[in-house]
Amino acid sequence: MVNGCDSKDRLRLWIRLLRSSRAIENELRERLRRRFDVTLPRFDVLAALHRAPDGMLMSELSRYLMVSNGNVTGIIDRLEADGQVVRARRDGDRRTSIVRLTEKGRTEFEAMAAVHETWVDELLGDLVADDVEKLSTVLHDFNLNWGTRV
Amino acid sequence: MVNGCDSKDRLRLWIRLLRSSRAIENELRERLRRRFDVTLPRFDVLAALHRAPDGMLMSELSRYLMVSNGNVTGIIDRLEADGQVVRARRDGDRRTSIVRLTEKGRTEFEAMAAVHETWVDELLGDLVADDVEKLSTVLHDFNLNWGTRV
DNA sequence: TCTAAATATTTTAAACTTGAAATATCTCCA
DNA sequence: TGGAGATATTTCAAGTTTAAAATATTTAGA
Repeated sequence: MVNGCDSKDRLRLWIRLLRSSRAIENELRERLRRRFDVTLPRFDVLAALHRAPDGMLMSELSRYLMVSNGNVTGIIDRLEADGQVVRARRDGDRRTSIVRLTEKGRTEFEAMAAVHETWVDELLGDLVADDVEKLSTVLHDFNLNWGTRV
Repeated sequence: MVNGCDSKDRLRLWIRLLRSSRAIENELRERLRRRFDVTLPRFDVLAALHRAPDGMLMSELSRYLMVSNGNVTGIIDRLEADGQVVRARRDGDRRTSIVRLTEKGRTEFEAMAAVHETWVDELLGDLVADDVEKLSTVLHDFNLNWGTRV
């Protein structure tokens, strides 16, 4: 036992974290499908690309979203077929391509993102401000330290 | 804006919660595969059944794990083929069957669970005890209230 | 009793996901 | 310069996942 709490306490926290996360994720998945006919993985990829106006490499997407390379390939294939993203060749390295949102992809994502934000606000609505701040800070630190741990 | 924090703060919290959860889940998935050659979904099902010595209905597993019915069917099919669980008919309702761990399933799960707990302890190890307690409490309340919200 | 609605599970098709192998390209050093 | 190793991506097989439809059974009401 380290730190005044034991492994049972940490296991309990992990289970609760996972359950919160799954509950929210499932609800958002269903609402995205019903309202916008979009899957959660596609929404996640569009969100990542929206933060990067200059585009991202496939491997950057994979690392950022914490999913495998092969997974990203499949999702980008489908998004490209639907005209929401493009793969752009770049000179200098013929192994890679930069993936960017198209205008259509950007417009459609922004409409979804606005509603998505209100959903998250609603679903987390009964957390008091102090708890939001506290959790946010602790989890942010946790995420920053992650790389040094595994 | 409600509560002294706005929708951006809640969105940021949700993203951080999701990233923590994915990081931990991916690491545990990889360790379970390498060390025990078991997938995370199978481990999750075994864990649920271990908590329920009298067995669970398929629909109870589905609700508890927050995954679809059809998903549970597939995982139980494979676990049953490997002799770790059994479906027992019950008289009184021929639609349902009770799923239970076999002795083999129980023994194998307990070995994995012991190591799994040490991994979680390690991965959450740099959270201080006060934060573990605080997060655990807030997330527990959140989960309890979930049903009233969606 | 009969049967419509409810409940429990399985099946299905399509999408997602992983881990490993394959392919293509680049880098760097002997 | 040649080629070994590193890097980036795709392909592949197997498993997971969802949502919807299908099947089977039970429950409850006319």
